[in-house]
Amino acid sequence: MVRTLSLTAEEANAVRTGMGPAENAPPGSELAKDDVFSELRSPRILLQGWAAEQQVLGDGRRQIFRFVLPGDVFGLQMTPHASMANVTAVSAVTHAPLRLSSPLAEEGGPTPVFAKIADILLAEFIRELQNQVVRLGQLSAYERVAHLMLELYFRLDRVGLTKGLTFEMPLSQEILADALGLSAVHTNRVLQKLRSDGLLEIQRNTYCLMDLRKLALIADYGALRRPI
Amino acid sequence: MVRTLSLTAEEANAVRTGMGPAENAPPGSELAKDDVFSELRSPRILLQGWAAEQQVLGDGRRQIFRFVLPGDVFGLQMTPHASMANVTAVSAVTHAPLRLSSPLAEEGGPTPVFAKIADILLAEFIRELQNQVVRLGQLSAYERVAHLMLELYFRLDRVGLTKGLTFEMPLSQEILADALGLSAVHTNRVLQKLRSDGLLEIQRNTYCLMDLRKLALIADYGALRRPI
DNA sequence: CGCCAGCTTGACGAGCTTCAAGGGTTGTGG
DNA sequence: CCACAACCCTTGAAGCTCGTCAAGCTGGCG
Repeated sequence: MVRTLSLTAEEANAVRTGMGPAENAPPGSELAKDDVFSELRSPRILLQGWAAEQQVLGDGRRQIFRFVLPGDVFGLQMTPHASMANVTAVSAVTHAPLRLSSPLAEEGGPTPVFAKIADILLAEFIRELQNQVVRLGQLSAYERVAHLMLELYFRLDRVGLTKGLTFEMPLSQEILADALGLSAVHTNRVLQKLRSDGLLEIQRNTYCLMDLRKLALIADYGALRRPI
Repeated sequence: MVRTLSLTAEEANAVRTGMGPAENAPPGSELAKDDVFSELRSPRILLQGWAAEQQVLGDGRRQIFRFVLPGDVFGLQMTPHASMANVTAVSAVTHAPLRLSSPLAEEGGPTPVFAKIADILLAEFIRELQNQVVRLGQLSAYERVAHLMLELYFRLDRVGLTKGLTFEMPLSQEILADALGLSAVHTNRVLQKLRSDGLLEIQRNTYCLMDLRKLALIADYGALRRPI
């Protein structure tokens, strides 16, 4: 039974040995694509910076499925024909290919330790997609922003990228809006409201969640919260 | 490389031999749950009727992630702690447990054929979740309904549950609304509009898509369409 | 210094929700 | 066989949330 998403020492080592050479990429560059003609690439791990899994519609509208944070794996679920989805850097990033099947067992499929890692990552990925569906389908703009802030906070906290209630978020409000299914203007107004309600402080790219309990209450985050 | 979601004869046979005894359940019954205290159950295959993967919020709001149609597997992605999500029958259903790892290789993990089936199902599942995110995040109510109708049509068509452009959909408008992130009243108005635009005909639970091309254009369905 | 991207604010309108009431259909009990 | 209840669909009216357009502002950078 998978109790937590953290890896054992053995698993962490497996990830380390499976990592290929790191690459840098500027904001806006496409890190992975997923359409009929692209070749199947190895999954990759994001080492620095933020990226976004997104889909662009025919008329230019963009929906971000999920933000990829440092330590996250992306491209794991890419399947031919899946959609016009892609993964794009939203800040300067460093990423590396990640072999999740053992080089020793090429034909025999993944070894148990790699299979378990892939399962853990996939479960996490699905959970985040489901959270996104609930946010977009049921929550008001105010609730939505609170909910996303909490998710980002806890995900960053798990990999040591918070300081107290504070974290760095290199996203413009326009990008935030594309993840939230809101206009940039309204996203801004909601952020103002959260600030005037004493729940959020923002300075440049530094966000501070002033009251996790109140935010979780607003966003009904309890039902979705992973174990801490 | 996975080119299509249809199974080979060998794979279809594997599914058949892995199926346990079928059970019936009335509308509204919970077929699978996914929370901290539930034991890990085997995935199941839906043989008849419709079900919905959903999550209920603290205040009673409900979001449906995805409809489970005959032939679909559910409970595959259920993970402890995942959320308060569950799978609920929306009509009378028949379902059966489905063993996706070979009984011959208990400790060795799944055999290749079972692993491939699980991969195919998982990829399909993720694609549908992503479609749902785009629908809820970017599409207007009118576009959203058109988009969902197309998805349901093509999924049903793949398992032989359409007659021409017509299919049976045992969903109340309220349930439809919970999948679309709309109120039941507005869902009704949008359906009226699609009818008066000559794109949809409804008689009881029988839906007929009068113009797939126009509907696909309205919903920007091309970018998401699976190969036919 | 001036430019550019991103943030902020106001005014207005469209899209959607809510409340409310009426009507059709199915199943149930007198 | 009819009356009634339960459920679902339908429609109107009113109001709120959010989007759009537009303008001004701010800070970083050449």
